[in-house]
Amino acid sequence: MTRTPLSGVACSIARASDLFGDAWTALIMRDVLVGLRRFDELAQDLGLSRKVLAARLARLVEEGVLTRERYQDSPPREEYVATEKGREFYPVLLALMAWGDKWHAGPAGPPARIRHNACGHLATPVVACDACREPLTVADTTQLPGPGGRVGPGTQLLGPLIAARGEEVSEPVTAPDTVRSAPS
Amino acid sequence: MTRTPLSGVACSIARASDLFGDAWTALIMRDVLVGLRRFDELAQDLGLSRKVLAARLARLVEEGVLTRERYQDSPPREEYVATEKGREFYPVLLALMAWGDKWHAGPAGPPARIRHNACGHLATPVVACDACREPLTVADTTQLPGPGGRVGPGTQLLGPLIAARGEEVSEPVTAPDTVRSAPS
DNA sequence: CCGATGGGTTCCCTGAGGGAACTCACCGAT
DNA sequence: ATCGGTGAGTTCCCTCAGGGAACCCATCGG
Repeated sequence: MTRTPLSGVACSIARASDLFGDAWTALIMRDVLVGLRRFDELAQDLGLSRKVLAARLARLVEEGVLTRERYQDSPPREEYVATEKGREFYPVLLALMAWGDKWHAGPAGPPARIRHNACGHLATPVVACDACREPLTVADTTQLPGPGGRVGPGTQLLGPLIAARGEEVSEPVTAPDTVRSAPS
Repeated sequence: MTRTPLSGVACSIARASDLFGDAWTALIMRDVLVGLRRFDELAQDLGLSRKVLAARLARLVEEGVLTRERYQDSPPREEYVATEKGREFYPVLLALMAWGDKWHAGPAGPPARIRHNACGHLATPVVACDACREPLTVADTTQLPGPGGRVGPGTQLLGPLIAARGEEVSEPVTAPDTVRSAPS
């Protein structure tokens, strides 16, 4: 199927989906972030074919999300470790888990819990506004065009709609300085 | 490939990935949540084959994430609307978008911005602890086994690791009452 | 020398994804 | 009454990515 490449598309969700929009990749990241790092451990825990695991790991390393590191020399052994880019994917997994817990938990309740060590509570992750820390919902947010907007054909994901909104609300709102510049 | 079914696995991330672990589904949800609801609009905006779009939409309806509603009778026309389950997926998309913005934004910056209407700020979504509202990171959280834990073979995703942790910290922490029961 | 790890690679087979054409029901204009 | 257009899919064919399982190679422990 040659999986239409989404990496070129001007939408961060699309770019992220290009990598993680595959059932295994998210699960691999979860495992690695939680402490499973060796090839065989991953293969067994996930139950996916070793071929696909090798391919996914290679891709993740290539994308700078994981690194392959030697942890012993005598019989050479490698392990996969998350980079900062990889570690920062953890919140996305938490958001996904929270959704799954809420909408797909069996009668017994969620299969796993997250403890927030800083405050000691069992946490239900919420996606919040960095400015006011209130939860963000569809109803309470507006999508605006950003600086890296649509470029070229096949790229106008949401183009029309966002452009229309952009005219309605061309004034950049009260505090544009709140916006963080991406450190990348 | 018969895509190993993950729905039976005792892990909410796996269950959610079973649905959204496909490059298109997340993008379809984004479009629907943001206002594109008609078949052709979606097909054109996303640039995916109509066949796959039809399949994905059917799946999403079946899963109760979208509903198919008639918005006009004369020539019968249908549109896809997000249910509450679907609307609650929005935060996951925001988390994904924030990650993409940070790690994959081109030199021009992020392609889109989110305004939080309640506080008026352009928001950078953060995944926070519902109790203290501080951001959650891998380093500052611990995964514990939950009530709906591993059941049956092929299900022990993270089984060993989490079980081991469970012994280290068998005491359920300070405030177990903070835990919300899944409304499902 | 034997067998067991760890970490992959190779082979074959199926079926999901892409592309594009076809269908059907209705409408509005000529 | 026919022509063309639109929304919403369906059908067909073809290729290639995923699953399964076997194979490979280096190194160690006994």
